[in-house]
Formats: sequence, structure tokens, C-alpha cells
Amino acid sequence: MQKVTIHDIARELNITFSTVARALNDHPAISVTTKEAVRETAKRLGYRQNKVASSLRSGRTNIIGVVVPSLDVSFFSSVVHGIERVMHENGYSILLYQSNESLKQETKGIATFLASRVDGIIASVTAETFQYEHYTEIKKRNVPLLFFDRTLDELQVPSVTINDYKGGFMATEHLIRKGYKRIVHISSERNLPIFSERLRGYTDALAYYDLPFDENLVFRGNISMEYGKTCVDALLEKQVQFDAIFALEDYMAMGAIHQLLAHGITVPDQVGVIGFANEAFGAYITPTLSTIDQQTVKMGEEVANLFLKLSKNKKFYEAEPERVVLEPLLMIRQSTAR
Amino acid sequence: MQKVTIHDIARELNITFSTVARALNDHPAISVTTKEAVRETAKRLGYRQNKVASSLRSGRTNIIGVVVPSLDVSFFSSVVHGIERVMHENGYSILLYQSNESLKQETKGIATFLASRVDGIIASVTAETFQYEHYTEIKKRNVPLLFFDRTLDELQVPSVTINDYKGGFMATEHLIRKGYKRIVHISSERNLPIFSERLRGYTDALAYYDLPFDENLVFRGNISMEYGKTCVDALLEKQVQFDAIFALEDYMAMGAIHQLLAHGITVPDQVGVIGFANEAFGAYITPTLSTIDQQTVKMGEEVANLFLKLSKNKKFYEAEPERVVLEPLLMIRQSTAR
DNA sequence: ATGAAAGCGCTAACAC
DNA sequence: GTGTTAGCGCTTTCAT
Repeated sequence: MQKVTIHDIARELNITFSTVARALNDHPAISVTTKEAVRETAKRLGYRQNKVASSLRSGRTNIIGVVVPSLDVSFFSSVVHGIERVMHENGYSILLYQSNESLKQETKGIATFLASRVDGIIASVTAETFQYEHYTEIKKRNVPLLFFDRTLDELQVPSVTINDYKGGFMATEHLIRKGYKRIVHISSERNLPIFSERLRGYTDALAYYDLPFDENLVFRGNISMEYGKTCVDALLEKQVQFDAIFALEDYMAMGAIHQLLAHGITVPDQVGVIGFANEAFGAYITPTLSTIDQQTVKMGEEVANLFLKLSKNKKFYEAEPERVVLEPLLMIRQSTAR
Repeated sequence: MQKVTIHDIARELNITFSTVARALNDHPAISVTTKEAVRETAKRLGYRQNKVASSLRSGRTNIIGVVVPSLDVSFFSSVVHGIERVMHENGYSILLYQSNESLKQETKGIATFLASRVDGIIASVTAETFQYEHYTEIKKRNVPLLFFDRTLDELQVPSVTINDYKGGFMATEHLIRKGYKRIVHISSERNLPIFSERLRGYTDALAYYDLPFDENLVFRGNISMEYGKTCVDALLEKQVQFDAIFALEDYMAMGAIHQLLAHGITVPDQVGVIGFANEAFGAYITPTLSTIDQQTVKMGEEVANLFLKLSKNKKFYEAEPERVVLEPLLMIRQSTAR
């Protein structure tokens, strides 16, 4: 199949290529007859608009870049799923990049987006993003930038997050109301605001219900099932008193439950466990896992809609950045059903 | 930040823009001094190559399009994860499209890819792709097309799949060797080769071990936890004799286990259950779920590598298409441990 | 080792 | 309602 351009269509119909271009773009000044003739010929010749040429000329690509740590984490693939749907419905394409939690990769992805002249960038930063010239450059070039979940607050750009503080508070409060008193929190050694906010929710809930905060009950490690097990082992070995665990994330919670059961400790009777993320498996394990839902797909849809709304006006960075905060949802299941 | 082009750099250095272009592309005929001066000036002025212009002129975009049914299915997001990594390492970007199992959406995605002049397309077809002019058009335009997992064999394009027949056979054989004799198969009402192949593996395994095939033991429904439950209910209500279930997919297997346990039937003692897909939750449920692993990330890496290898030569469609078939992996866990 | 010039396929301002 | 014209920012061939 030969490559066919608007010139070929024009030649075929004895009109100029600019008329063809207008007809294809449904320009109001073109007669219906011409439009139909053009469309028919275009179809017959197998014409496909060349978006590359169109973008070069118009300065708009109708492409937005999305950078996430990893698609292999269901949280992110789920958000991207939401972003993708909304953006496609509105005529945008998605360029995808995974940072794999590496600052270098993230920087490279953004460089590619900039070179590709994307019309906007949606990102969730890596856990090691301490410097962020690559993000400030986006702003400087006046390319719309939005964050979801993992943000850089200093940057003053629009974002969609969930209220992690409230999520941490709710999880802890739920355990307290169920009568648990010595509540362990398994956190991350990674220094992300979303994690410290959950921790803050935990400590505030303890304070609110007049329970003492005990540093011995707080653990920090990598987000994995393995680390959940490690914490339980450490607690038992040191004979620390505890009757509940609020894990930063469901896989950690899962590991903790496994290890508790392995030691003959019943869940939720002797120890209650609650996670965070509402991973799919939580509803299927035994006991089913109480957790905090983060409204992932909605988060993707919200950030896409926010982009669509804000990118309408040229002065994307002039107003105070809009920060949408979604509400966490408490999912009560068996693991806290005392 | 003003938009800066190679002309700006040229003006700054009193050389022509074509020398700048060559320097930036590390052309061998340019002196090291010039290259360094150009690179320094480019950096100082904040130059970013315009890939749109470059693509228009060169005819290559270094972008490949990826269409999958849904990123919210971990199988697909995991494969895309693999594709993405390999492609980025080789200087390609990924345009992403979800078909949501809709032929119309799939067609639209491919139209966008074609208009965007992608250098190749990697796809996994929807369950309703019975007509496929949109795919033949890709071939006609000589754009490299590759399938993974869900293919259209008639199309004669390279692909990466796993041996579903063997997977079905292995799952069934495993149950038989564990002493199960009346094995139910829960299949899909959807008419995809990957599903009928698993069924064929099932029937062949029965025949191989001299077990009778009983149409009453085969169910067809939508892939969901719910349908797994429905099947168990139907079996019990009709008082059909059975002692094992091979489910087409893990969520179905999960639903079946739940319903068996709800009826006081022990797993794996009274009934053995095996799934297919190796979803993350399988390792965490009680009992842990035996299943067939599909090597998802590897599948993505393989299809990306196949693209890189084949797209090197112009005559992508001339040779017999290379079809890589990965081996399924049997994951033995508690749900079949009799 | 560098310059000159053409043109990729389109959009859009300006004519008539 | 349609034609003319001028680029968008590069790559690439042909000179020198």
C-alpha cells in the first residue's frame, strides 16, 4: 500500500490540497458535496491522516505522557486504566513510561516526553525522587503537569491523592473501637509523604483515644509479604505485648497474618490485622482482610479529568494548583471482626 | 522558557543549522570541537530535540503501539510491564491503548496508531474479534505487527504465546496423578483459541489416562469468581459426582473453593482444585491454590525482543512468521495436595 | 569538516 | 466556498 496524502486526494478530485484538508477536518466553510467526495476518495485510496505532520504544524500532539513506578503493581496499573479510559474518550493518546522507582529512569522518561512534545504529563514520583529539576523543567516549558498519589508538594502543581492521614486514622480507629489496645504499625523505610501521613494518622488516633504511643510497636521495612512475617517474628521473639497490627500495605498485612497463624495465634481473636490498598486478594484469603480502599480507578479518572479541565486555558500554572483529595474507604472484613 | 531550535544554537555559534543537527546526532564527519561546542550551547539554551519534526522528516517515530483488552487484568499489565522495559532499553516509546474487549475500541486504537505512524504494533486481540480488517490493514501498510497470547492465526504474523494445550493437559494430569477421577472443567463461553486449547488439553489428558469424558462435567461461563461458585452450586444441586475441578482461570477456581468450603466440602481432601494464570492471590488464600503459570513478564519481554529482531530487516512479512511458544509452569500448592 | 537546499505532510492566515 | 502561500523543525543529499 502506497502512502497516500491529501495531495493524492486533491489530484484525484481536481481541487487543491487545502480544500481536502479542510474537508477532512470538517471545516464549516466547505460544501457538503465536496466533503462527501473527499471522504469517499480518502476511503477509497486508503488515506490515513499523518498525525506527525499535523502535530508539527499545529504544535499540539494530543498525546499525554504517563510515568509510574511500575505497571506490575496493581495500584498503578489500575490508576493507568482509569486515566487511559478518560483520555481516549477525549481524543488523547497515552505515552507510557515506567520509572521502576529509579530517579534516572524517571528523568529519562520525562526527557522523552518533552522531546515528543506531549500536551501534558501525569506522574506518580519514585520513592527516591529527592531532587526534581526534571519536574521543574516541565513547568518552565509550560507543559501541564499533574501528580497522582505520590506528589511533590513543593512544586505547586495540581494533583489527585487520597487522604492518607485519614486512612491511617480510620484503620487505627477501627481497631481501637473493636477493642484492640496494643496496636503495632508496620511502616516503610521509604521516605514518602503518603507513608508518613498514614503513620501520623496512626499516632493521632492513638492519642485521640488516649492510648499510649510506643515506639517499640512501630516497624519500618520494605513493602513485602516477607517483611510482615519478619515483624511478627521480631515481636514474638522480644515478647512484645500486642493485640493488633495496622500494616502500611496489604502484602505486609498478609505476611503478618500468615506468620501469626503459623505460630498458632488466631486472627482476629487474639490479634486483629488491617492492611491498606485493598488489593484483590484481600477478599479471598482466610480470614478475609480488612483494609483501606484507595479508589484507584477513580483516582485515574479524576486526574485525567482534572487535566482536561485545566489544560483548556493557557495559564495552567497561574492559579493556585487544584489539589483533589479522595476519601479513603474502610473495608471491614474478617481479620478485624472481634 | 522560549522554544529553542537547532537554528538558535547555530546562530549562537556562527555555524549552519545542518552542522548543529549532525553534531547532535553524533555524525562521524563532525569535529570533536564542534560537537562539544554544540552540546554545551544546546544545554545552556535548554534545547530539546523535537521528535515530531524528526519523525516527519525521517519517517520513523521510534514509537510502538500496544493494544490490550484491559490493564486492570493483571495478566495484561504484567505483560505490558515486560514489553515496556525491553522497548525503553532500546530507545522506543510505548503508545498504549485498551480495547476493553470491544472490537470497536480495538479498531479505533489501531486507527490512532496508524495515524501516529508507529513503527510497530503489539496486540492481544479482544474476545469479540471475529472480523479483522483493521489488522490486515496494518500488514498491508507494512507496519510490523505481532501478537501475544491471544492471536489471529489466519493472519500469519509473528507471535508469542504459551502452550495452552499443554497447560490444560498438565493441570488435568496433575489432578489425575493425585488420584482424582471425576474432574470437572470450568471453561469460558467466549470463543478464544486459548480457551478451547485448554479444554482440548483436558480431554486429551482424560483419554490418555483412560478416564471417560463426561459432558456434564464441563461448564462454560464468564470468567469470574461468581461463575466458579455457580458451577459448584449446580454440581451439588444436580448431585453430580465429582472429586476435582480444573478451572480455566484462577478467579473461577477461587470462587469454586469458596463455595465448596461453604458447603462443608474440604479442599483438597474431598475435592481438589487447580486454576490457571498464577494470579498473585493464589499463594495467599487458604488453601493455597495450585495453578498454571503463564510467564507473563517473560511473554512481554519475548514479544518485544521478537519485534526488535524482526523489524531490523525491511521484509518483515516475507518469511514464514516466527511463533514463539512458551512453556506453561505447573505450580503445585495445597489445593491439590491430597 | 561544513554549508546549501529541498522537502516530510500538514495547518492556517490571507486572499478572492 | 475554495485557492495561495508560508512555514512547523528537523533529516538528508549534494556540493565544496
